[in-house]
Amino acid sequence: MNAQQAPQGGDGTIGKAVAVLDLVAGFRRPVRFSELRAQSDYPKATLYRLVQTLTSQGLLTHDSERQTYAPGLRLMRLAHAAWQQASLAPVARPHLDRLAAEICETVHLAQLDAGQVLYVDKRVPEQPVEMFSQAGKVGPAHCTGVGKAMLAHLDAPALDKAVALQSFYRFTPHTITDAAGLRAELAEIRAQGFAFDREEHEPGIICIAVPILTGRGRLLGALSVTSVTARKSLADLETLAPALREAAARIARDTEAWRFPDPGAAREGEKDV
Amino acid sequence: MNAQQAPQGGDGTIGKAVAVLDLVAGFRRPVRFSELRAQSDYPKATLYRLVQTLTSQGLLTHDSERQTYAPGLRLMRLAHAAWQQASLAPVARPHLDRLAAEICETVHLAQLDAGQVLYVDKRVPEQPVEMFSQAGKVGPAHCTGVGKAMLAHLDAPALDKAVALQSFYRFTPHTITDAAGLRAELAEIRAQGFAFDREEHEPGIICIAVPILTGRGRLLGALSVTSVTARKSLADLETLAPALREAAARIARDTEAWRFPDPGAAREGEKDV
DNA sequence: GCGACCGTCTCATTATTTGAGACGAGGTTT
DNA sequence: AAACCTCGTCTCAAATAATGAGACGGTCGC
Repeated sequence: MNAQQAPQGGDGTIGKAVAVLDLVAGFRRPVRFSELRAQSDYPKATLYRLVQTLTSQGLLTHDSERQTYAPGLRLMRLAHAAWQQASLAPVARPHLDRLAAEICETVHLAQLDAGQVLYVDKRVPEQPVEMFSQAGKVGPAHCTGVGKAMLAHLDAPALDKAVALQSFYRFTPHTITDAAGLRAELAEIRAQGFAFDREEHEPGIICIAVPILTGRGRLLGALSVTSVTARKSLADLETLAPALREAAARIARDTEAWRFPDPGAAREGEKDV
Repeated sequence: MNAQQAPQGGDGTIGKAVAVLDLVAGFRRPVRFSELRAQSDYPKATLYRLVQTLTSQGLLTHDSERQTYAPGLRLMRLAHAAWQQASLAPVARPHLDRLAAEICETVHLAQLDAGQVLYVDKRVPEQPVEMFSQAGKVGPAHCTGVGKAMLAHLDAPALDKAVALQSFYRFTPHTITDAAGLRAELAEIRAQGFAFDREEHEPGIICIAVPILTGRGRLLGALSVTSVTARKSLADLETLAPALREAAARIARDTEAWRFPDPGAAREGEKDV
């Protein structure tokens, strides 16, 4: 399959292009060409052409006055398709709504992407939502409830890969900072069926998370309820576990049903806007 | 039926890869390899390797049981960066909130991408939002308020390009279906400073839109208020024009201020989630 | 068991990417 | 002002990576 795992970068021209895309996205602001150059191993001309091609494809935008590059809007249309087709969010929406209304705390829906937590949807009580500002966001897996809940239900090879991708950055005094500790925690999570975040990512923030699994145990994503220590204890959160588990089960069921429509019902013209 | 948009490859390997990405996204559902093959001019092996590379990069996902491909989650993280950096949405958010609260109708924020309208944010009164389900969505420019408002403020070469990209599909009896008609309409829009959608996209749906322009007249995007004929008339909508214009001006001002921060501030660590 | 289809893979050919360096336009320093 | 940078852009021979006809083995339907 994949020929040889280059330390980074990846396969062929496309891999390089995506690496550049990531590089640009990694800066939180429009970047100059020279800044990219400083961060990249590619020679000047190569990087230049790469950036130019990406710009011409709309994956990057180039502010010609300011001479800066930023991720392009075309990514948003593609991401919209990804959100629709590859994420749990469309299917999970009603269940998230219900859950958020029932419990009155923040609810997250996440999936695993390259060893990281990718949030695909979110509900904040009484606060109108913020679209892309939350969906698409990524976070660490080793210190979040959804992250650990998902890692706990990977099979061995996938888990090894994912663990190797963790930064183990210490966000708070409670953060688990090594692979052994994480694996121990994951075993416990697997045993009890849910994961806590004990202020491991942010001080004062705790959460309980459950995995979303198919009937045959394949990992789809995770669901969490977040609160603050001032308002709730871990024991409080634990009482929510049944509700979470049920919502997760419903999401899994709907996903499986939705992903395998009877072959009769295919191609329908859908409306836009 | 599904996307036919044959951008005929474009430049180099990257162009082909993006074309495949678009092709996959164009189907509204996971697709088999053979389906892609039927829609693509690339020979079997070429398409195969392309798809495989994209999958290995996470831009596509491959459901190995079902043997289908779908856009990958990695697109969402990239799009999140695009949303943050290249779209007006983060800056416009408070203004959209205010506008939506003031007027009690649906508000759209859009930008132009490849001649199409790309919605980057939206407010629906009293309805919690839906994240990616709306942002990232694309629509036609020739028959929407935001589309026409933006086209009207392009310079000649950009306008020519954009007009050439229109499908001029007749959505309703009121849709403008040819370039000449559209250009006439655009002249009028330019003169009066706002655009109507007179049930041109969907029967019963009308809207008023204004462009968002920089101080020097460069087009940034557009802002619209949508309603239904049962509730409001075009004349009603026209009374909202001043409020819209002011919101647009504020968004433009904030955008210009935000895009040119004093050079003192470099890389700062930001919080996640 | 037969035939058709499908996804995967090979390998010589070819086209595309590569990258050191040239170049000119600003800006800054001396 | 002249000399000196730095930056973005572009060129061209060399080399690498993409190409695509066709082979291969599996699966499904009959």
